[in-house]
Amino acid sequence: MVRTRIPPSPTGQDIHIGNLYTALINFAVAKKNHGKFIIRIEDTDRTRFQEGAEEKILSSVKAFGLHYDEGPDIGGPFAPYRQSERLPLYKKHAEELIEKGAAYYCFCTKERLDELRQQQIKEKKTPRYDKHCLILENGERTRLDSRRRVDARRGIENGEPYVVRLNVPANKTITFTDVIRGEIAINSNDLDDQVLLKSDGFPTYHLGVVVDDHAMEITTVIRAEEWISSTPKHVLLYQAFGWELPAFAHLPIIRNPDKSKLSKRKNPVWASWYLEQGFLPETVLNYLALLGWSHPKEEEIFSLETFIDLFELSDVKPVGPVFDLVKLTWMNQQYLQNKTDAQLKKLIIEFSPRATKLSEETLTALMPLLKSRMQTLQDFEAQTWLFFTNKLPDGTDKELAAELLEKFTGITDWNHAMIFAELKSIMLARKVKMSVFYQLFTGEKHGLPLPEVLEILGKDKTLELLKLAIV
RNA sequence: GGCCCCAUCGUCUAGUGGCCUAGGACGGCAGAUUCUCAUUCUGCAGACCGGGAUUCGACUUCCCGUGGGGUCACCA
Repeated sequence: MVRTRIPPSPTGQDIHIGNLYTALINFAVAKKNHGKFIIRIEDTDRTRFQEGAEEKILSSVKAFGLHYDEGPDIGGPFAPYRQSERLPLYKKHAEELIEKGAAYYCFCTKERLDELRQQQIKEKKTPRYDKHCLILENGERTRLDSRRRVDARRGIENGEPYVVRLNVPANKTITFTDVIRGEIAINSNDLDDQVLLKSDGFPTYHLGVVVDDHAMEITTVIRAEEWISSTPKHVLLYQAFGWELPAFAHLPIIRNPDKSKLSKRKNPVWASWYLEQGFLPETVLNYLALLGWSHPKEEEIFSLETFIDLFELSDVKPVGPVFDLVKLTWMNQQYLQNKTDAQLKKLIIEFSPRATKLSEETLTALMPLLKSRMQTLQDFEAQTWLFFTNKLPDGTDKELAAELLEKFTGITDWNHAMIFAELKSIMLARKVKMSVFYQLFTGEKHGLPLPEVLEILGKDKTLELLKLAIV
C-alpha cells in the first residue's frame, strides 16, 4: 500500500503554492497506486506558530480538491496527526537513540553556541557544533573528562535545560536513492550534529519527520528539493533505529522570475490568493502539473484524473521552473471558455455575490458574451459595469448621447440588430468608429458587444441613462 | 566559502546516439475573421552554456570549466 503525505507547518497565513504543488504530486502518486494521501501538521515550532493557520491550510487543500484520507481534522488509523500531540513518542525515540550512541545530551548555552559559530566563521570554516557535550551512555567517552560527564547526568536530574543532538559519525559516506535524481552520496563530515529534541521538549523537523513517517507507514517521501541536504541526516536516523528507508523524491523548487526560490516578496505565494483572484482550482492544479512534467502527447489542458492516470514520479524533471502567471492566466481563460453557460453562471455567482442583483434572465443572456472575454472570474464585475450603474461615465459626449437618445427612441423592436443599425448610421454620418460608443457607455474604448449588451440592458434603462447624461 | 542539485527558444517543455533543417505551448510580431474588444484560424522570429573525450555519428554518454539554484538554526 502506497502511502504519501504532506507535513505543513502552521507558520504562515495559508499553504504556500510550492507546498500545494508538493501536495498535488503526493496526492497523484497515492491515488495512482490506490494508496492513501495523508496530512500531518508539523507544529513543533511554537515561536513561529500562527493561530488559525492549520484551519486555513486544511481548507485550502480541500478547496483545490486534494482530498486527504487521513489528517488532523478527520483522524485515521495513526492518529493523532498533529505533532504537538505526539510529544512522548519523540522523547522515547530520542532516548532510544541516546542508548544506542546515535545521539547525546547537550547543555551548551546559546551564548557558547553563538561564540563558537562566530569563531568558525572568522576562521572561514563552516559553522558546526564541536561535540563539546558528547558523552556516550554506554560508558565510553570521547574527549570529555569524567567530571563533566557526571555534571551532565546531574544536570538532567536537576532539570537543567538540554537538547538532544544527533551524533554524526566521522568520515562515512551516506547514500540514498532519489526517484527523480538517482543516487546521491554525501560524506558525513559535511553534516552537523543536528539538534533532534529541543529544550522545550518538542522535536525538530528531522526527528519528527523520521519518527512519524515510520510510525505512519509512509512509503514514499515526496518533498521539495531544499530537503536534499538534510536527507542524509534522516538516513542516519533510519539506520540507527534499524528502520527500512522509504523511497525519496525531491521535487524541483518553483522559482521567481529571477530564478530564486519562490518568495512572497517577489510573487503571490499563498494558494488561496489565486482563488481570490478568480483562478479556478483546476486551472491552478493543471498549471502546476505542467511544471517539471509534460503530457505524453504534449497536451496542455487536462483533468486531475488524466494527470493521475498518466503521471509517473520518475518522469519529473529536476530543473526548477519559473512560475509564469501569464501562462496560468491563459490557461484559466481556456477553462472558463470550456464551461457551459450554466456552469459559468454558477461560478460567477459564487465568486461575485453581487451578480445576484441581476435577474436570472439577464445573467443567462450575458453568459455567451462573457465567456470568451474572461481571464479570471474577477473580470465579471469590470465587464458588466453598465448593469450596476445609474449613470454613464463622466465626460459624456452630450451631443452624441442626444443623437443616440433620439434614434433609440424610435426603435420599436428593441434588439441588437436594430440597435446596431442605428449605431451604424451614426458612424457613417459622423465618420466615427465604434469605439466612441464604447467610450460613451463604459468609459473604455472597448468591451462586451454593445448592441447585445444594450438589448439585454433593455430599452427603458438605456434611454434613461442617455437622458441623465444629457442634462 | 564548504557540501549538494541542476543546465534545450524570454517562460513551461518534447527529445533516452542517427527520425533534429531541434517539435509543442504561453508570450511577442504579422495577417485572416469581426460592429469595439475577446475568441478562433494562419504565418514569422526565437534555444541545445563553453571546451575536451567516447563514437562512423552527439541535444542525447563521460570529464573539466562556467553559470544558476539549494543548504549550512533549539525554522520547517
